[in-house]
Amino acid sequence: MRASQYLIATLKETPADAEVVSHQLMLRAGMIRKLAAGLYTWLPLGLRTLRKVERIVREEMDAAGAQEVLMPAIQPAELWQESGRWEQYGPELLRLSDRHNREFCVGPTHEEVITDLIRRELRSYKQLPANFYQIQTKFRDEIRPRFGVMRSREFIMKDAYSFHTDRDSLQETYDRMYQAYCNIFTRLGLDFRPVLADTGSIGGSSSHEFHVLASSGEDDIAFSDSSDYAANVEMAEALPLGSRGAATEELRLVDTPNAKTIAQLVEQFNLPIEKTVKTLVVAASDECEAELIALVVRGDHELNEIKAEKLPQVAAPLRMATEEEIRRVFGAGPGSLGPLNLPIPCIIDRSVETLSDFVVGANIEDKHYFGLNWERDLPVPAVADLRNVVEGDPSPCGGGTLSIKRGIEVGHVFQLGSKYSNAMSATVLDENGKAVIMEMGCYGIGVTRVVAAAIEQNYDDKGIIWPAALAPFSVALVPLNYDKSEAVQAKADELYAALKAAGIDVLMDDRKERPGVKFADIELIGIPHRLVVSDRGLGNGVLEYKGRCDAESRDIAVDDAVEFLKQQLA
RNA sequence: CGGGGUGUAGCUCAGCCUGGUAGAGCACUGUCUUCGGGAGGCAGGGGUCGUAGGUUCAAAUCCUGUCACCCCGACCA
Repeated sequence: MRASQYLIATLKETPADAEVVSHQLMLRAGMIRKLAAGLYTWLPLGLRTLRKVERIVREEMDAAGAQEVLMPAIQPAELWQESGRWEQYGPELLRLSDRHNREFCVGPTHEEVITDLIRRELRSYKQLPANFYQIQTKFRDEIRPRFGVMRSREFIMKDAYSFHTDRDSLQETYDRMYQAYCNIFTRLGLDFRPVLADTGSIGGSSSHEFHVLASSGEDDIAFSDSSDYAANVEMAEALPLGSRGAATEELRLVDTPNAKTIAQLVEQFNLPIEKTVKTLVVAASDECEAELIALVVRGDHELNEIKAEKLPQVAAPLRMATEEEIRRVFGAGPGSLGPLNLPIPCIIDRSVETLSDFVVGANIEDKHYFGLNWERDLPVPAVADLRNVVEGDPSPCGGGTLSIKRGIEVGHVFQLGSKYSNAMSATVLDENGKAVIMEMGCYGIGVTRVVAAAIEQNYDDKGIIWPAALAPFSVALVPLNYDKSEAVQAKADELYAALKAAGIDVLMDDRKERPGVKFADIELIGIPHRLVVSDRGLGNGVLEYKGRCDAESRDIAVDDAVEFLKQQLA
């Protein structure tokens, strides 16, 4: 490609509303432009990278035995009503009506459509297992789209759905997809980890998210320092910590008029925060006799809402009690609650069970109990794992301790089971001629997000540093004085033709710009290899080569250039 | 949805408090000089100041409504 005939829409200044590096650099490098909140146009340069991701995904999906299809972006409401998601899905589902007033939605995902297709097309267990995928535009009406293409409303996703007669077959395909995903992200040159994930409301036995590690990520991932264990913090089990110490303090009621939060309490009374507890009140389930139930975690810990929601005594979905509810039941406000003299049932976190001489709200306005001890002052209530793990916790894998890093979720593999096939009666006949509900798996990759994630992981102060597989162009051929020097022009044209003939993606910067401008643009865009053609070099029979990350350039004999680049790209 | 902020040239922003002829840098057009790290000079083009209304002799500036965008939170899995 000749830069003079190509839209190089680079920006010197960083647009004001771009927060994260990938967003800033994608705008500055001229990869994308915003149309409206969460909607982006891909410019030629950005699209080249996007297509490279798609191609790798396609190759690996095909290699793993999946078949490509393309489903409509617009889907009829009936299918969603059949699965029950028309009601379940909130405003994130963009709904619309056609001229006949029939209801549709813009697909945020395609379980319904594929299940409908498969139940019509597949009759026999002999046709299974089968795995279908597509690369297609989705729409989720995010409340707050942000970070450019990282969390946009419209985005491109590779979604695959597999069908099986039994769980073993599902597990087999799941494992194959897991491996395919590892292959894909490895080929893309990303530092990624598969992590155990929550299966959410859908249930199912197994789920892994694939995260690209980057400090700007929106998810916290817990890693063991002694094994491969990695899990979304939502999922990681918080093991009990040590054992309870002996009581040494008297129980006493203390006035704490200005301590409404743990932070204030700790500061005003100079307490160690791990000797305090937070008492949170949530709606109880039908299994509970009371309407509300108290959940107690250590002052320095956070309640894990997913773990809490899974407890039989707790109402799902989790709902925090309102201040009025709390005052009605306790006669005290949320800042003064505690497990002693509690009018409702109570569940404490494992780490709370091991406390001694600790501080709790007294359930009396502006008062706390100091020096509380289990057994002596009150019986130990129900104990459960209620909190998010924190840095330094013991790893649930049995050895080592956890560290926590930020990740960007770029892929998710999921065993759906029979949720959709059951709701939509997707069956095949088995060996006995009996209709059986198919088991399903689903496997997604955020294609557009991968592009942003790759940048989050690979950039410097000059711009993007593309992994080889993602670079929009592999080589930048930069002739200096192209318009003036016949020698430069002739040699550059010759090299350009030769590189193209060798199948190399080359961008020749034949623009009438000063060298500094060209160099800056090439670096911003992140092209991995740069070859400069100049009168000065040609006089010595050399070209000047510089890799994107090299500190210095080096001279290459003119005649060796094409071969040299082939080697660099191999 | 709650809280905060911003809308002035393609981009980054000043001007608004204290009303009085709409600005700068970058980008763009022409031209001259320069020519290996985002050049300099000269000459240009480009803005109903988001939008609607109000106050006023006079509104980018003050007031009210409205729309859009951004940030924080909640929501969502």
